[in-house]
Amino acid sequence: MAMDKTFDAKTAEARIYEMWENAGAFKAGANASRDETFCIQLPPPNVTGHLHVGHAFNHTLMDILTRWKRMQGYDTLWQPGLDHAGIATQLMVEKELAETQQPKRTEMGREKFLEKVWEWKAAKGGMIEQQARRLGDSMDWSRSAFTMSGAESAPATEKDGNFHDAVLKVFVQMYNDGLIYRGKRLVNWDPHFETAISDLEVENIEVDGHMWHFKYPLAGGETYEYVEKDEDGNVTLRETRDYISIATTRPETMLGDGAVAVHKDDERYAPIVGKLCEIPVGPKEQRRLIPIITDPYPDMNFGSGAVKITGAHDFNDYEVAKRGGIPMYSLMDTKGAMRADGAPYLEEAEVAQRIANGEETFDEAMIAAMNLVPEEYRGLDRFEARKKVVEDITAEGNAVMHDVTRTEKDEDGNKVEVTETVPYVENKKIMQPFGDRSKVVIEPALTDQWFVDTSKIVGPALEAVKTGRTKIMPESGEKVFYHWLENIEPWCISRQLWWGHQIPVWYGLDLGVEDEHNPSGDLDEVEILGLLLEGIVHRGNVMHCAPDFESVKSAFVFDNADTPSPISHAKVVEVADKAEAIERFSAGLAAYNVTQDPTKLEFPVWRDPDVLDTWFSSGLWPFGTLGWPEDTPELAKYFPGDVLITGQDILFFWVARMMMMSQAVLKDDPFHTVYLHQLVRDAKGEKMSKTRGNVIDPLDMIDEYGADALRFSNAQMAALGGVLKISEDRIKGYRNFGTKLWNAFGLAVHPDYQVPYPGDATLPKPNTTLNKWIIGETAKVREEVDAALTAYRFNDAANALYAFTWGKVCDWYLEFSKPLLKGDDEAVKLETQQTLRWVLDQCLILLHPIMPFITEELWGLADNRAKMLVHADWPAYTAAELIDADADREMNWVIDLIDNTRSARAQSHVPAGAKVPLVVMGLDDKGQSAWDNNHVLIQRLARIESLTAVDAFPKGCVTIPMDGGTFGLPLADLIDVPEEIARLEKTLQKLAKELGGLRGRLNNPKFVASAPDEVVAEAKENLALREGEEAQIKAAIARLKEIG
RNA sequence: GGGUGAUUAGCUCAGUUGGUAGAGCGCUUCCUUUACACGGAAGAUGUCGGGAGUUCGAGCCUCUCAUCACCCA
Repeated sequence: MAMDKTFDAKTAEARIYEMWENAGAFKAGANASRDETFCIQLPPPNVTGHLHVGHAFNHTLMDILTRWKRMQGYDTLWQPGLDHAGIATQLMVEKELAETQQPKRTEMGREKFLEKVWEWKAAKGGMIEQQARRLGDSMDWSRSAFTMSGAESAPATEKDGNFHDAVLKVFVQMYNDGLIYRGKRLVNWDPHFETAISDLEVENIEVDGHMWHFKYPLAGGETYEYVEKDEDGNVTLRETRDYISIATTRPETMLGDGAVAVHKDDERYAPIVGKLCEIPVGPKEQRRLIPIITDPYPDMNFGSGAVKITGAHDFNDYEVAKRGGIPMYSLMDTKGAMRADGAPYLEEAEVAQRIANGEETFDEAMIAAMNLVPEEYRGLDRFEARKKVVEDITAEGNAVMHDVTRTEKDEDGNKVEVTETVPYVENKKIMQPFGDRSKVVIEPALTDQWFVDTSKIVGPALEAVKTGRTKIMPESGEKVFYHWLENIEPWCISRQLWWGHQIPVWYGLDLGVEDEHNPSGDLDEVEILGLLLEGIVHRGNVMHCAPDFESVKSAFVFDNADTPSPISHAKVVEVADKAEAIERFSAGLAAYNVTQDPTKLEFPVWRDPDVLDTWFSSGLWPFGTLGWPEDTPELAKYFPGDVLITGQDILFFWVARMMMMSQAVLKDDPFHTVYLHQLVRDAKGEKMSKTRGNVIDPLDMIDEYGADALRFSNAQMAALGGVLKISEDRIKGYRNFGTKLWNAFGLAVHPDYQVPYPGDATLPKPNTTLNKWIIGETAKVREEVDAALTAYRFNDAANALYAFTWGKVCDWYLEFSKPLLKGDDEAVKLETQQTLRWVLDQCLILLHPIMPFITEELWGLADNRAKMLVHADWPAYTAAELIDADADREMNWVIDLIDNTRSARAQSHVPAGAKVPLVVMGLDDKGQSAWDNNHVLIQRLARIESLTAVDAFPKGCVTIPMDGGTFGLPLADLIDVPEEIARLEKTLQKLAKELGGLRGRLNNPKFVASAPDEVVAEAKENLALREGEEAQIKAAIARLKEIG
């Protein structure tokens, strides 16, 4: 077998991956030799997604665990799949439609648009699955799941799957259990995508903003004494005011104010609480007056202490408005422009005034329909409206003014001070919410949405972590988890999108014909006309939830059984929306009216147009991927899974939701361990971003250095809870490590050594110290790796293997074995060949989970293998079995002697290539035997010509202190005496420091009394060794000084 | 404002019940020695952010200050 100079990752990786995949090496249960299962659910990437460094990182960890367990014979499944990613995908397709001059989404309609999305998915979706293969991911691709599989809109060409069934089933179940409800609430509204988004999809960013100060005049020109006091109660300002001063960062929302709130303890405003003030904007003839109320929310020390309350446009105000029964007027449309619908402002304002005066009652629906935007602002974008509101108020003199003095140069160039009275506008940093995808300012909006009553299902998830059933790593994640779940908000699950699982709820017209008003149960002509005239439009809807239209029909039929005949017999039909329903219903009634034929009557129902939040479906991932709600063997076998590995940023987005949903649906935890990692950053620790230009593409790294190098780097930086900084230098370093391993095999196949490689190596029983020693070292590292991986300490596993492979096997074992392999002792030669082969095989096996490609390639170099490396048996030998303590001690002594000799040589400027004689003084039996056993190796690696035992060192001898004897290099006149003295004294200084510490401790009676025995014993032993060394060096210095 | 984490060699980071500091990269010197220059050999570098405390002993535990990062208001 001949080898190339280096591993050619570029061509080999694709070839090897294909080999694995074709052999079905990653299929669920492949290589299983025991019943225990090991299952990891891949956090499903967006169908639009590409492999970035974060994926590359956590995929590496998942793959390491999966490959490791598979080699151990577990029944293993790494479940892949894709998330349909509502907003991201819809956006992507809309963008493409625009670029290719196709009709817009709204122009082509829902059905056609969904076709386009599926087409896009088939053509361009799921790129990441190909990219993941390049990383070496050992997922069972045949099981790849999709969170929209089985949807009504899915074309026949799509792969089978029933995720949609799972989603609808869970929705219906939770709806029936009262865990899901519909309601009008303030939600984060994205004016770009025109949909509600979750608060987790909002980024709060500090931006430069303004705080305007306006006067809200008191109704009827009333006045009051406005008094300000300092901390000691001294009056600092007293004036008569006919207004209340309001500070706001969002003047355009003034139009929707329902009240002004002050703190109940705020003495400044006590005289005017309960009175009305005027919103100083809009047509003069109908200025709205709103009450001044008290509420705990206003901060007396912030701004003027008075807060305008716009319940429909601010989360804090919303709470105040709810508490105070203040109407919440919506001002904007779905695009964030000022509303242009509804009645003229004057009419609306009049109604609003009657409400404010307490002359008229109101309900939610009525308030929602009202548009309090004056005509001159209607249709304006919210930011334009803001500008205009500020201008208008300022022009009318209702802005709070202050004096600003600045220095200017007059015509002659002299500096003069100019004082102006200008509106008081503070420039300040404000936190503004932005959509994490759209990047536009999020508008709190009062809309009808569906919610999961999370507080009702959070219990078991919390308990899972509290009782330790589910462990979050690192532990700090648990605190964060508790904090969030204990303060959980209702989860808004509806999205105003088309791409997603459409909510399985149908609405029908509320006929509401009550029995007492119609005791006969018959609907006569007058009543039919009444239904029409009364305007079904203004009546509410009835709704039912079921997985599909057929199942929901019966619910409506049942409802209508109470209605008078012949309506009770009306056929339930599905229509697009309420408008069409009214039309169809009216038409049916009219036809019945003419023909008296009850079959003409139809009861039209329409489906909720909204879709479910993507995270609702991904919350079902742990069991939806396994075939639930079908009762599949995979579900029985692989649920619950074992460990979830994901970025800590989606602990709430996803992890908590999977835990809640699994418990809500299957009454079980989805996994026992959650491994959270931080964001992967660049080498400087900065977030990667396109604008910064510091994005590292993992595929570039794979192209350049190979997947194994990237994977090793990922494993190496995976310290629990650590900051992840990806560095190209490091990746390069691990590429070099791969080459080192490659070349280790190069030695075995080298013509000088010709280690035969017939097939799988078996554990040899050698006689030589060297071979015994390396077998023990191998057992040690196997234990280290298993312990590290068991504890999810990937960095420890990687580092242990690096140190073993390079630092032990390559640096020492291979070098030592060379003379034996070329020697004349056939028995030694044979056992060394066997041991070498075995050790190299162990390197491949143990490294395979981290570096699968190069190890599989090297594995294939042997003539005859039982299995591919991907399915090779993971070893179970222990250090206790395989370590030979004598061999261990002896080899460490040998290595020490070589190290010390080399060091002495280098520092004495002995030419690197020169072979020199070695002398020794007072060598004890152990030392002698160690020398005798290993002198060939020592002489070769330390470039020693011969060893001579002497009673006294010759003149000019470099000293090498060792446990069991003092060695020396007789360099005669070559030696620079002062330099050698300096070298020894330096060593002595270091030694003195150590000795000081050791003696200090041992002389302290408290230490000896209170420290554990083994620590004391170790210190004593150490002290003895160091003292011996010190004596040797002191003697050496004395000798040199005599010469000098 | 609340929470979490960080601060260790020039750089990037490890350091698992407290026992006296490590790795990779980089740097300096030497070596084209028969697996490997993507290499080998040797070497230098740290009052472990500051201060205080507990302890025989603190990078590790407690308190405090400083700086930074992230998350949530």
